[in-house]
Amino acid sequence: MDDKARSLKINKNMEDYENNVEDEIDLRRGPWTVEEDFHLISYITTHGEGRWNSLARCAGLKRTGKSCRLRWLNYLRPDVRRGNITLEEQLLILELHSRWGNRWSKIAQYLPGRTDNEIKNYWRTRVQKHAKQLRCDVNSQQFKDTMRYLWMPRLVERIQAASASTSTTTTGSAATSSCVTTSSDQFLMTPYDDGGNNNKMEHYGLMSNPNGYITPEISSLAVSPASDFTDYQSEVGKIGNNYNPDHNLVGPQVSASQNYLDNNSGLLNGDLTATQEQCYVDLFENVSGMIPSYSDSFWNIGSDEDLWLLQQQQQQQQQVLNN
DNA sequence: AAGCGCCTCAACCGCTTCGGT
DNA sequence: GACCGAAGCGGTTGAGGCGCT
Repeated sequence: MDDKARSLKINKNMEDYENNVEDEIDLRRGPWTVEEDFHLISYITTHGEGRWNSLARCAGLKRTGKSCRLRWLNYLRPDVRRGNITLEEQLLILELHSRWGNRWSKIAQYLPGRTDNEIKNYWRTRVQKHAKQLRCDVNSQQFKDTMRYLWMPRLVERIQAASASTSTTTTGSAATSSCVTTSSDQFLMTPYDDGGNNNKMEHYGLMSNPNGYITPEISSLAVSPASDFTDYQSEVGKIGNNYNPDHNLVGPQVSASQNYLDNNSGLLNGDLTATQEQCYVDLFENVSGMIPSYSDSFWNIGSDEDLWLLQQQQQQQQQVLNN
């Protein structure tokens, strides 16, 4: 038996032992009662969190330390935000997931008040559902590109629309259009102090072209390594060429994207710099303050119309491949 | 109204990582 | 450096809610 197998066996024995102990002292499992919540909250309020196993014992809770920790972090903590994931949060989740994959706790760090569990659940229930509907794997390049070049721009569009709607409503003028131009876009024009000339949205990964369309210029950021740029171009060709102008989406300007990649190669690998992290925080705070939070299906890009469009595009691509 | 299927999310499980000794 | 317990993390499960027939 090698060391690893021996270690696993020891761990297994430990688990069996712990389970037996748990059975002996009649540990509770399943949903928490109001009384248990009250005990946990009052104990933590007095003594603070940490040392969860002893905390569980001292608080008189017939729960494992793990269970107490989870209950506190995911539900009872005062700063936990309840309610639907907002548009801007959805956008952040998409972007950060494209960067880090299933690093839920890391993603959660950039969404104040949201737990890794909540984000994980959100991803599994909403995103994977739509990947399934599109009949593609959630980890496939096709799905990632669909997110990058269609859904994320779409989300930004809707965030801007919500923003424009809010601002025009407050000034008393009509707010009816869902097509947002950048000239009046407060969000896009917000200066971003990163020592460079980027504004927040540009840094974040989305740009507008002179026609007012949202282009996914930089939404490729930090996703495809620079060495995959050839693939990137071909994927862009496939997807971008299928964009329906009626939906205010255009294909990426490859040369500009190349410039972006050249200028931001540091973004393509590894973790965020402090400045980039601050950018996310700023972005979140900025849009959170400006845009009314409202719930919607999926990313709010998941309308039947959008889904139909995506499916049509898939069919066209499949036909091209078949021919 | 009842039955059914789907969806959501709180909670659990198992493994890995961290930190103290 | 090895060991061990605690904490953290990501995957999975299942109860309950909801909508549809």
